[in-house]
Amino acid sequence: MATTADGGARQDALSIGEVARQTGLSVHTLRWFEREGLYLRPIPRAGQRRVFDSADVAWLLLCNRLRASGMPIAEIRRFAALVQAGPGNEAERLAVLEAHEQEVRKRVAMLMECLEIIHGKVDVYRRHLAAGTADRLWAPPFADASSDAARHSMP
Amino acid sequence: MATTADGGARQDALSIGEVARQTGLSVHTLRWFEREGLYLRPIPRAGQRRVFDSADVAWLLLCNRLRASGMPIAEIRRFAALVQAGPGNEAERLAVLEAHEQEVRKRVAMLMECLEIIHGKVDVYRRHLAAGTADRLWAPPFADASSDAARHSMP
DNA sequence: GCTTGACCTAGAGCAGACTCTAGAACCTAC
DNA sequence: GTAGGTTCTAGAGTCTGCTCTAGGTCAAGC
Repeated sequence: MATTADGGARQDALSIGEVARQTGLSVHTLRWFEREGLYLRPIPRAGQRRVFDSADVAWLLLCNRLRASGMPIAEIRRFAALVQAGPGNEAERLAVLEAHEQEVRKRVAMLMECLEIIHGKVDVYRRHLAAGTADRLWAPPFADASSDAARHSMP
Repeated sequence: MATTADGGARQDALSIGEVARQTGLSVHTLRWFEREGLYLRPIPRAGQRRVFDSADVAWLLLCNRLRASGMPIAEIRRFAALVQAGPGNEAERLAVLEAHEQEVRKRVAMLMECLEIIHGKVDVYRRHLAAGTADRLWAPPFADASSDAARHSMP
């Protein structure tokens, strides 16, 4: 990430627009992140303009993954606050990450269950369409009582 | 689903409270679903009270899976409208389900990618904690310029 | 006859995560 | 020196998906 061997973080000064391009986030969102306390450090200014560096970008890219995997903003803020608090709370940071990992694994498992059910439906529709019996999949809205056995073959 | 061999759907008359219990949805949500047009038929009334049946419950359980897997309410409404429109549009219904299935598969793939990254972080923290070098994972918030090489080992 | 509990409608309120607006400052290029 | 693009702050608005409130009806049990 750093272009120099050591201590050269401030060499890559990035404008908010540049960071937006590199992270896929809008400048609005980047400013909003600051208000929400999601950065790992107070973003410094040149005059009144924010000056980011590549470590900020790296963090934002990780944030994107955390958000995409469903971590609430409040949880990201908690993690960022731990980092800001400095060394000594690494076990807590780990706990946050582990908890999220477990969450995501649960979500994946749940989605797989859903997929099975959804794919089952897809399969039923495909077979009925192929067999030309698709019209028996669900009764029309105001089906009279004698025809509503069809209501029980489900969509 | 049906307790009788054919045409007996109306035998299981369920109150909104009963349906809430069977589906895990709140009565508020069940009424809101109606306003949103998510049912497969107009829910009939006895007086002014809704009378559900087991086919409604089966649909709601499927809805739960669709919602849990991220299908937007608008899409569920679209599907419900197709069913309400009666036989003849089964290919369209299939298309909706197939599109959703693909969406979910994509989401699962994305989550797996995220998982890898998150697990990588977890791993780093675990190893540093075990080695007693966790304090080098991230520089404190106001680290001076000479120490911010640490900023590049990422959280 | 009265209380209790389940139900009704219409509509307001809320949480989360952005997204945009207004009005102004600043920098760069021509 | 002025036009155009980027940035700034503070705050309002939006969208989704519920969730709750207010005020009322209705049936059953004591």
